[in-house]
Amino acid sequence: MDQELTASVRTRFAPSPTGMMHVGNLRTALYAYLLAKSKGGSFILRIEDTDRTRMVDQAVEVIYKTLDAAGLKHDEGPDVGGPCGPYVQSERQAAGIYMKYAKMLVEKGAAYYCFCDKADPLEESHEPEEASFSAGYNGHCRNLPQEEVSANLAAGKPFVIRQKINREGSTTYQDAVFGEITIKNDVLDDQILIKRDGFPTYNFANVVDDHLMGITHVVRGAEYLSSTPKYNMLYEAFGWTIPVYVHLPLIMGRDAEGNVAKLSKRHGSVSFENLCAEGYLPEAIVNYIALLGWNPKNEREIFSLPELVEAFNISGLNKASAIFDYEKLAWLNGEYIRKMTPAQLGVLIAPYTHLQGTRFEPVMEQLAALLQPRLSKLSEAGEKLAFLLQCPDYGPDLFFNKKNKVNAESSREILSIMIPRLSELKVWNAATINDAITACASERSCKYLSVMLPLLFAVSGLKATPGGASDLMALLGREESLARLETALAKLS
RNA sequence: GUCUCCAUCGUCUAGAGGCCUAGGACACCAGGUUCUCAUCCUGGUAACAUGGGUUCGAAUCCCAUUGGAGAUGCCA
Repeated sequence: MDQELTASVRTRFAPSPTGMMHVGNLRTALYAYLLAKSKGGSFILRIEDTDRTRMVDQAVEVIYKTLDAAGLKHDEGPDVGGPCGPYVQSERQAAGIYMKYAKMLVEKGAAYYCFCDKADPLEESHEPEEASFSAGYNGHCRNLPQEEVSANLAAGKPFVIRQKINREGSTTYQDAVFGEITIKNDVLDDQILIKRDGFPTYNFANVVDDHLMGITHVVRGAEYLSSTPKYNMLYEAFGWTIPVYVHLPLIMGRDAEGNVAKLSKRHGSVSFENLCAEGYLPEAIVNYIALLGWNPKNEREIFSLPELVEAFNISGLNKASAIFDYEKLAWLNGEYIRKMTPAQLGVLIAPYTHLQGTRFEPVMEQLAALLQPRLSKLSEAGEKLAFLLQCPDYGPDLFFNKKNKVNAESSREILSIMIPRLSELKVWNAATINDAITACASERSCKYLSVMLPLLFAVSGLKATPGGASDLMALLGREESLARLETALAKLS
């Protein structure tokens, strides 16, 4: 029971290659990783491709890429090898591993061959063969005479292998997060271990592989809480040690109507790749999901992966499910963006700016510096910088700011004064431009903003911009800036 | 339907009987700094689902109710 005494912790992440990586799955991987690493143990990757109908091309690559981007380096797995291979269940199936153990179970009387057809009316029947069958399969083949089984097998009749559940009493187990869980055995059904196609089900492959791979802590979603007794019966039938269970609270999403449900597509981007494509940084995503269901027992919120490893503890795991909050993710992402250097940010925003190949590409770092405090995700860089290439269309009403007494009339006046002055500047940079603005304001005994705002509006065509008038004019250059000021003056006259 | 689990601000959470007139963060609101906007700084609004117990004392323990989620697949 005392995990501290466990010689070497081994956890695994066992995804199915069915497409993109859901953040819920990624969080499971993260916690499995953190648990192992915080104890100096091993983190194993196992591919669970036993459902051939759900296989998606390239999905295994997606898994590798995602784990890599998230920084969750596995110690053993299909691509890096290890002592417990193969790490792909279809390969293990081909090696006959699951069938071997299933037959062992049949011999022990803990499983049986079932010849019922998928659509067999007997299976559909609500009249169970045994009175105690309250759920699932009706038990038709549960006690088939040995001769009949042999005859069917000899005749090559298709079969599945089912677990023979002892329906008496109840099963109690200890979960590291949820504590003691007790389930009445009569609600457990004779689940299928080996499918008609010879592949194992998750329920069986998991137990066999977790044991064979020496997994000490099974980290998985809370949806397995009620089926865990079935796994324990398997472990017991084999005489294997039951691992420590670490069931995780589910991650929920809120849809447009405000209903809470398991996080899914309709709640927005929920795959790691989509989130990244939208401009959330992998480090921020990892940091955010780490806090969804776990807390460090203090008020700290920003953690790098190594810091998470350092701080992680099972006791910080929560029981209640959590709702994925894009706003908080965005805030955290902004924090990460602000921590970078402008040069680093420049590289990251470049693809989003539509400025590559333009005269602005060489000043990407400057642009990044301006954007840095204004970005919550990289994808926002595009819209925020669009005005550089083309000044948005606007009307005279853009020139209005009550507090600083800016209106169309005052703006026309300011522009007509400032255009000649600016065009006479010997040196065109933010400092000289700013000096010109300051000088004008002091001459007129008016506020700096009364002069600056009309210029800002004229040069950007926007009410809110990622920089002040002098910054933007410096970026746009003398020619373009003056042209925009002239255009504005014309519109106001 | 049956079974299991869960339940503190709108959201993520702290809280393991007195430290709680319940703390932090996001969001929101107000003020300040600022070359607009943003960043940054200050402050504010906002929660123990309900009802019973147990106890000198309960957000914390027990029971019930209600609400939510999950399971009930030859999916994982």
